[in-house]
Amino acid sequence: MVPAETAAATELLAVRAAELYYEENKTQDEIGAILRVTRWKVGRLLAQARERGIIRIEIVHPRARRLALERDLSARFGLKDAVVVPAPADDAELQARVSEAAADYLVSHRPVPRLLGVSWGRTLHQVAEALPSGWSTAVNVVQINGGVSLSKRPGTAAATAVMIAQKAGGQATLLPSPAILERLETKKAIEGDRTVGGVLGMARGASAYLYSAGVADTSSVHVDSGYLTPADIAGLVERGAVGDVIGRYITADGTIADPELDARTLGLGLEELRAAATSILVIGGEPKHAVARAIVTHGLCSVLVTDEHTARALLSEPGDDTSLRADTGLESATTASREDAS
Amino acid sequence: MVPAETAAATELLAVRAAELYYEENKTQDEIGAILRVTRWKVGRLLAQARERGIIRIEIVHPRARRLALERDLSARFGLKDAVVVPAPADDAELQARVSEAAADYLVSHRPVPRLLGVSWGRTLHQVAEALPSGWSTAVNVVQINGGVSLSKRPGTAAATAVMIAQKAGGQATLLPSPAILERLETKKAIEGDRTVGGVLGMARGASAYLYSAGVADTSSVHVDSGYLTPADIAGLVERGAVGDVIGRYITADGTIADPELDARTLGLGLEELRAAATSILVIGGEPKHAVARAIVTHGLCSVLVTDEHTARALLSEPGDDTSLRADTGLESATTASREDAS
DNA sequence: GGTGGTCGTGCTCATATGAGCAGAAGCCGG
DNA sequence: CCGGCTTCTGCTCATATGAGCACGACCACC
Repeated sequence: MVPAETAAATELLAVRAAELYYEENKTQDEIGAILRVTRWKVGRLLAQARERGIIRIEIVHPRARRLALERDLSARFGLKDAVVVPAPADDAELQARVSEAAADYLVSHRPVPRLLGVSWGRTLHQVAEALPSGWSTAVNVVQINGGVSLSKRPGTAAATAVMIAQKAGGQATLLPSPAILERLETKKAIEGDRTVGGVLGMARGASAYLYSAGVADTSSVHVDSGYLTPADIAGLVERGAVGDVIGRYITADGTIADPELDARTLGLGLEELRAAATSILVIGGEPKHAVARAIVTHGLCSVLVTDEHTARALLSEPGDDTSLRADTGLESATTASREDAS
Repeated sequence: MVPAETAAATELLAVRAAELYYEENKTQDEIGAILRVTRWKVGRLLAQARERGIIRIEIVHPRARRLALERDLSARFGLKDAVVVPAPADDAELQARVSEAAADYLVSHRPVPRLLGVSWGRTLHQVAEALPSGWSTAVNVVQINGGVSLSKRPGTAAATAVMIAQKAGGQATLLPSPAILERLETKKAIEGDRTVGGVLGMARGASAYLYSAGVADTSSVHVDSGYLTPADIAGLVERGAVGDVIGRYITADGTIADPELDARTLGLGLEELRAAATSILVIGGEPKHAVARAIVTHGLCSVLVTDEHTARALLSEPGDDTSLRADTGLESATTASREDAS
């Protein structure tokens, strides 16, 4: 035999084998006959072709998931579960797919939560809409952060919780309070109110939480709703805020950006969220990568539902911005994961 | 059972099964256990997913081929053989791949031709270069149409034939004549010359032909070489010429565009090419779709080596573009090439 | 309400495939 | 030229998979 460029020859053979196997669906035996090699060699050739990525198998379907990414995310961030959907180019479509996936997850999640704590926002509303009627039986729902009574489109927050409860044939308990109060005393007073206090107590006892997160910019629902001014947001950003989780603005290292503001924010606390057995974060889209990273790297969620771009962003090197802000010792205390430079 | 939206539910199940099978490579049994169906159902689900195109298997490799298209082409146009390569976005790259594929084909083609008739041009030169040294033993080569003595880069035509022969350890016989003569008498005289006549005779006896084709526009090698002026080309286009085959300009319906010019063109005739047992056309790229169609639909080649876009264009409805080209006249002729990524 | 047709199901069984192994074939430093 | 090394080859055998079949559910049309 000519000991010529065997490497290239083998590769070409592998390509031919792959074509015959996957496109012509011939049997490895037949391929062996055609390429004049034994069927075992054909098998090895195909294995090699798969390893070397010559053969690409892709599942093209809106409801497809990226299981490999899910596994990586779970491992890297110590999540109980992760759902990653393929990202369409269109952002609206992406949000819809992520929301759908969250609804699917909720439907099939076991054990079924007795009481589900929910936040509100555009994403959560989409999740609620994506849930099928009768998605569960007798799941009660409780709001975990202040509503959106000042909103131009009032009732969104309430509608979300109610819809989720209704579709499961359960009761919704709303939190009848603004999200952020102007004065600390007012907040304390409202918190002390029997009704509000009762709801908060109930929220603390929920067996699972479902929430999304907002970006720290002027497109936030908080600005839209009048709780914060663009100037407030600017101030928060200056303090390193990357976004809000159930109304509380956090920095990249997972801490409260502005404690004074946070004290006036009514609802479940970050620590309560962190301590929860099941806290499902639904988040997708490029602008939210930073918040998503902050939440996920600091153990604020136990289940993540997102798109593949976000997933990849989370898994890739945290990069410069994190190191800028997180050179305190705090990071190691709150981080459940370590970054390995692979 | 809830007789709910079973179609959608089945599809989703198929997607999940596909993920587990192809991405996680679990066994159908295991998948059955996970999805709570029998393993037979999993098999059926996967079959369905493949049918419905949910699973896309692709072979990504420069040397990959599109066997399905090859089969379709052979069937549709009664070819003895077809080679279709995937088309890269870059046109230069595409030409290279098609040429390589042609070289591969030549190497493995059986029976090995005793005498190979070749034309010349950019494509053929690339094929020659892509042939490995010692690609065969004792294959002699003969030029089948007039050379390019007037060329700015002289010797290309000769170099191509010589290189092919040399790499097979054979002899090259060149056709020492211009491609197109200015006067019919001159052509007849040269044709009558012992040497030239002998070579032509030899060319007629070749056991296989290898050639490409040019587009009827000013970028043609004929203009480059000075055999034709841009005005000549414009005239040809007006007569419906779509391109040239071994120097002879043909229309979309496979006939000689300008008999007077053709009479002055020296080399193998179209009928001789059509009658040949093996005539290998190497052609690729969007601008050449029209010529390719003309050649292939009128039996001028028995083997086609091309790219997948050209293949698809040939297989799709003949219709509009041909007629469009015919009446746009010069405009389409002078447009060197428009790359489109369809 | 019967009755034939179509569909989906779970099976048996033949076949295709991958794991694992023993021997052959290069490959190299003595 | 030789032993030790890795790499490749062709095999045996267990397992995974698809074809084909019989049965039951469902449906439409009498």
